[in-house]
Amino acid sequence: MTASVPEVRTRREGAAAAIRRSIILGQVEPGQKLREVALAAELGVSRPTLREALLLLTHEGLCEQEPHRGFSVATLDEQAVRDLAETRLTLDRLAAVTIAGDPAKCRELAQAWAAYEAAGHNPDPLAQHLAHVEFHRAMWAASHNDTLTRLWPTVDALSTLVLAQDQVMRGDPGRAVHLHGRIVDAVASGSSDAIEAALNAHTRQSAEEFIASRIQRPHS
Amino acid sequence: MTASVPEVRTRREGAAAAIRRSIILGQVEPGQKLREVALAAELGVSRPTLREALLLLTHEGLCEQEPHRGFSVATLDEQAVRDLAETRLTLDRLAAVTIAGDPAKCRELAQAWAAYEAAGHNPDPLAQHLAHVEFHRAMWAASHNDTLTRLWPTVDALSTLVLAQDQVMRGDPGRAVHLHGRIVDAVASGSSDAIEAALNAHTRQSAEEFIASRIQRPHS
DNA sequence: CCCTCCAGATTGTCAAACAAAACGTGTTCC
DNA sequence: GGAACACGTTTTGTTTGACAATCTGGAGGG
Repeated sequence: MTASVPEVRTRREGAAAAIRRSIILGQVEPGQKLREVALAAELGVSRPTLREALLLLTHEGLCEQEPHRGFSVATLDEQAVRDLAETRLTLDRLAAVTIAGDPAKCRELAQAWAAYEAAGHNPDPLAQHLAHVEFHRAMWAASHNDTLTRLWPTVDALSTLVLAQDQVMRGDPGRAVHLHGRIVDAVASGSSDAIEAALNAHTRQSAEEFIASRIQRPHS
Repeated sequence: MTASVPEVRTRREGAAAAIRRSIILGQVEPGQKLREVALAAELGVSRPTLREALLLLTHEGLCEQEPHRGFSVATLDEQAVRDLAETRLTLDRLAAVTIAGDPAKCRELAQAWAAYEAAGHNPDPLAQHLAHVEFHRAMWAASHNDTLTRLWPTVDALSTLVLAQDQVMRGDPGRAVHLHGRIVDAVASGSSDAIEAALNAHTRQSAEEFIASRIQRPHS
């Protein structure tokens, strides 16, 4: 499997990657303003280049922008987390069902799984995050659905926002890997019920646990 | 119902709207290069502003961009059209089922339908297109699913690319309105089977007819 | 035919400037 | 006390002009 590290070919992509990384690592908070002049100086790019990077992240969903009011790190409320879970469930199901019907696609998924299993226990939170996200991207890619490929950056960004805050999942990488193993087994079995159950455990239950953990520890 | 004409608050949004309009009306072809210097002059904006507009359209999916090679109007092959139909089916179903379970959401959909019925027979192709797209946007909005709202621009752009080429649908606005009426009736009935059948007729069958019409009249 | 080279075209980026909009603070009025 | 207004400051949105980097197309040679 080709490792799908996004190739940085422009300074705008590099700036976007740096900002994305700081969001993943929690170095900036949801809702935090991102000041163009200071951030451009900090990243060593010109302001128009930074704007292009921030617009990229905004179109994906990691940042939010209002005309004349600037950019900020995106926020997701409880209902938005549930909406993401429901929508992911339906799109993950489409991907999984498409893969289950095709042996070549199943092999691609198995390769993605092997890579995740190898990388998912890494103690570095950034590496864990990237391995997790890469597994899902590879699963969608294995379905060879053009539209899913196009929708992936948005779903990736929303998932990233949740995962960056999700201490439950982050504190137990073994559990995360196990949940994803169940998905792979279900797809390989070809059973719609098994796929549904595995995706449900992965997506809907994880979202509810995340929401519950935030209620116990309100942020502000 | 508030008419959801996107408010143009920045010159970048205005430039993007003008380019979007020329794509809808077929004034530019799929695959056609969009030259920054000429296009900026034509639209009366500076080049960085045009770039921001083009990046917006690229993130949505109406345009494609490769570093150092510039922007072009996006293209969709047959498989991509089918992938869009399948993905739309699954997301439309999610929206429809969410709406069917909630009377307030059903009322919102009925309002969207009334607006489309009033506007959908307009002989102006741009008005038809906008009415069609607005109905779908309003249907997703009626589901109040945050993630669907975020995914909408991409699905809108892909659907726009297909509709801009779809002479079958464009040549028969009455049929298009009828298909959408079936969706509304199915949602109001609350029957999953009826929803599935109506969405299938709308989405999968229309995609196959479109693909068939292109095979009969190859573009080049 | 294929390969190499190069001039021209185009894109990516930067710096500086300025207009427009928003923000924060202080003052006045009810 | 709260609301409205004025004003200075900060920030964003955009333009202009320049230049470096990359790509493209055509010419020439083997």
